[in-house]
Amino acid sequence: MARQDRRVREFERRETEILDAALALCATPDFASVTMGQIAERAEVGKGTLYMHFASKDELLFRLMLRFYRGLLAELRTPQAAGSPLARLRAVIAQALHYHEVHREYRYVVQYCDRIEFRERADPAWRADFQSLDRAFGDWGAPLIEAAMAAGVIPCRPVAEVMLGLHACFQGAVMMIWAGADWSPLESAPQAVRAAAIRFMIAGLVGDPDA
Amino acid sequence: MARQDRRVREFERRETEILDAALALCATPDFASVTMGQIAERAEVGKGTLYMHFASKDELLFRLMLRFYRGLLAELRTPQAAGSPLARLRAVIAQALHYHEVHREYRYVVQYCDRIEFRERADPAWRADFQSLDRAFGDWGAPLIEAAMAAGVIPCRPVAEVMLGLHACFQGAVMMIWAGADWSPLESAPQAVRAAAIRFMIAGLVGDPDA
DNA sequence: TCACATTATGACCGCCGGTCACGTCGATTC
DNA sequence: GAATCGACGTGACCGGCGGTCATAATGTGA
Repeated sequence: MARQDRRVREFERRETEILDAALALCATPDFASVTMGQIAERAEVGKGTLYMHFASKDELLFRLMLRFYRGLLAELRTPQAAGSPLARLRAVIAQALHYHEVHREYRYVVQYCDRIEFRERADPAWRADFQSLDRAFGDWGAPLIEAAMAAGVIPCRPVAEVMLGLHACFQGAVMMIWAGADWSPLESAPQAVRAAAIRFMIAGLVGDPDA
Repeated sequence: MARQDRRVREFERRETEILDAALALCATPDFASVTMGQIAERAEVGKGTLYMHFASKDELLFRLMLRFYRGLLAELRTPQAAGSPLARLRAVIAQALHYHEVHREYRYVVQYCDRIEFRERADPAWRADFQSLDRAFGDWGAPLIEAAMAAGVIPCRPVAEVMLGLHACFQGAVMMIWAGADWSPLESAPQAVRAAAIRFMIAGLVGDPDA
């Protein structure tokens, strides 16, 4: 039924509107004090309606986080210009960091959902989402590392070990970029942080871990 | 007055008891649902008493975080066995990561207080505390890097850049260690994560960032 | 036109962080 | 040692939050 489809579409469109409203509100520093009532008001729906779409406030925020990471994954998966393995790695890291800079409005929400305790008390379905996301990033990045190793540009060692180091460094860099210059250990613009982080990651790739 | 001093000491002792009680409660996964009432009950004081010592729940948690980082700083400042600059760096990094493993019970609180938004809405006095802490770590770590550079073990570049990379990598590694094996991208024990992170950081130090 | 199913709604509930008027008790003063 | 004082301890209380549910509204199929 076309009529039925329209209802479904409208339902989904409303969901997007709710997410957009929530994101807009959660982009401010007093993110912690954003209430479901405010989100409902901004999305121009009743508060109860929120709970038709999301079982809880946490689920709403979780969905926002998913939207962010899926967007990143989609962007990373668009075909890249070929080049040397190292150049490709550098480009990819830069692109991913840039994505975080551009979509800065997600920072509070994403950091909120990345908290250990959030993951630990998340229900099984979400944890599966988390894991499949992690896996997707892993499956996508590992070949790049392997290619660089095969080409002899970086020393041979377990890929998992390299990925872990890169991942840690990346996460830390994102925290700094999002934190803003006002408290960061170095008072640096995001671009400077990005550049330094990339250089450190490249060094970490090509350097000798047994030095 | 000795009598006066005793009152002061008892007041401080009570404060420690409150912090201990809060830490014990906040070490569980449902950290988010720990209430001031529960903390008061566990510390065997009235709820109002908490507010004699701490202006808000956030301040209480903030003080816990300070206790954690001051402990780390104190441990790092104890004299180290001398050695090659690189060996010293490696030892120091290992020690700091180890501290995070050992004091795992602080993980929820520390991560909570390290959130961007927490810092942004923190009152000026706390921000000063944050910054002096950052500065202390910086002032303490920079000479180690400079020594390694002077010795020619690692390529010359701005110290700030190296510190930033190390810091990012360190933060990320801590997140992984604290997150536990159940969701971590690699299902690794903390020791494995620590080892991999250290190797990556050493590689990042000695590697050529312009490769 | 009418029964029915689905979605939308906001008054309402339990609970939490934070407040405040009051009680307690040791110190100080004479 | 009685009176006074003031700093500290306390828990009943408040406003506001996340979440629920009985009811209204809306569109669907016969």
